[in-house]
Amino acid sequence: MPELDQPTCNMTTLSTKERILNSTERLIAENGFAELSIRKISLQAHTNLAAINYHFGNKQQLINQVLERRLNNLFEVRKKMLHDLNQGDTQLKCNLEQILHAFIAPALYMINDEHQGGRVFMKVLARAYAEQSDSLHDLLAKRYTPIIKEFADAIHLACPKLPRQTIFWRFHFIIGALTYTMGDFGASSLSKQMPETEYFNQSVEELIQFAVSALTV
Amino acid sequence: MPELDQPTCNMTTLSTKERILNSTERLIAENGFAELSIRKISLQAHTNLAAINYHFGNKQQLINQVLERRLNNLFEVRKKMLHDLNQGDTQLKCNLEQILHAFIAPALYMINDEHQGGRVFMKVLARAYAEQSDSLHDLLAKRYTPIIKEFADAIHLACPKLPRQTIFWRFHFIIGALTYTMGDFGASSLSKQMPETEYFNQSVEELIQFAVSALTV
DNA sequence: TATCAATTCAAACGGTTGTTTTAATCGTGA
DNA sequence: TCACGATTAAAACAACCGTTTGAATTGATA
Repeated sequence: MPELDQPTCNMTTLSTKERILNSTERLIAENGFAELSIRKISLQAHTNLAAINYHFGNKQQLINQVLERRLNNLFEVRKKMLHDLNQGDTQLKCNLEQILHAFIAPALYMINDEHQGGRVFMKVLARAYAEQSDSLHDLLAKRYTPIIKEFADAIHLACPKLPRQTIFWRFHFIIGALTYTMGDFGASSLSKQMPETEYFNQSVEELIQFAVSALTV
Repeated sequence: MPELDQPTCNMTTLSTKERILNSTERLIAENGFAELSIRKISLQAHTNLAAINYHFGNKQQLINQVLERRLNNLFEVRKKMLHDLNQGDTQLKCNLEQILHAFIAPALYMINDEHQGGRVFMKVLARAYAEQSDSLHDLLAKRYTPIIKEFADAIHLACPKLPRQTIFWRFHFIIGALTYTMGDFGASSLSKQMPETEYFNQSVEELIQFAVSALTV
């Protein structure tokens, strides 16, 4: 990843609390949870060690807030896009592609939203899945369960022939593909043949088409 | 995950080196890289701190060997299964499902192979993807690149209509789904409705069918 | 049995970790 | 201007980190 300009540490306009959250987010994305320390955070946020404990209690609660801050927004966007589909008609009319778009696009477009740090966060999210410290895992599971059910219901309406269990399996696999893509792992050669924004736009399209194919037996 | 019986620390039959490798593997799987320390490793392996540096040089080289040990085997099984498909006929005859089976099944069957610690390792592998310490990431990328190309070639022969780039994209997504499944994240409700072995056997079948559907446009 | 390399061990090294304490500073309302 | 709560800062805390050292122990060979 190229050197990012650093809105993270905009000391004049951002509060200490925001700078700490941004710096934590960035450090997790760049170096992973294993190398994260509150000393590095306070250094990058241009603040003091104790400020972290003052504002967040402890390290774990800080990490949780890093996730909660953007996760709430992401999930609400997904829900809104799904509900907007059902609004025009009573139900059943919206097709599979639209449903999957409502789930996949918000996550990957967030990656494009560099100004708001979306891309950085998506890497954090991808890492948080694998980390599975009980605290993180529980947080993610709790937040994901209801929205998965909601989308699985919508898919069931769009594809009534598919057994419900098959829908859950395949939706689970699609989330895996999405998570893996968000982390930008294994992108290898593809990502180097075109500009990054174009690459991400294409990945949205490819992933949605992939998911549609996977659910169209 | 239920309390595992601990072949990890079979002090009578296993060498110190093997006990260290097994304990490291298990600790990464259970608690992640962030909480891994050589003190915990030596404690679980019933050996001394210095033994780790004596046998492996340093912590990072130990981690690398934990991955290399089983990765080599996994990749060779995949290659052999793929080559066996092409052996009977000249080429082109083997179908998509067989190819994907050759890629997916060895990984997920490894999960079932509890006696050899396969399931533990698969969690390690899933975490290693997200960790992206340069050292781990390079190791995985270097090992994965050739086998991905090999399978993409086979898929191209089986599905000549699919653009080569589409194959790479979708194969990438399938690896994501596989990785995600290996870590057993988000399995949530499904995994609790049936015995574990049955659950894993079903996941192999579901994942292969999912991948076939995804590549059959 | 004596020897010597391979292995294991206890102890210590310097450095970093998350957290807490205490004092200084800031900004706002009286 | 004063006072007071909110915030920031410096310093110290105990605990843990990866690594190194040098001596003790082992086990096979001569």
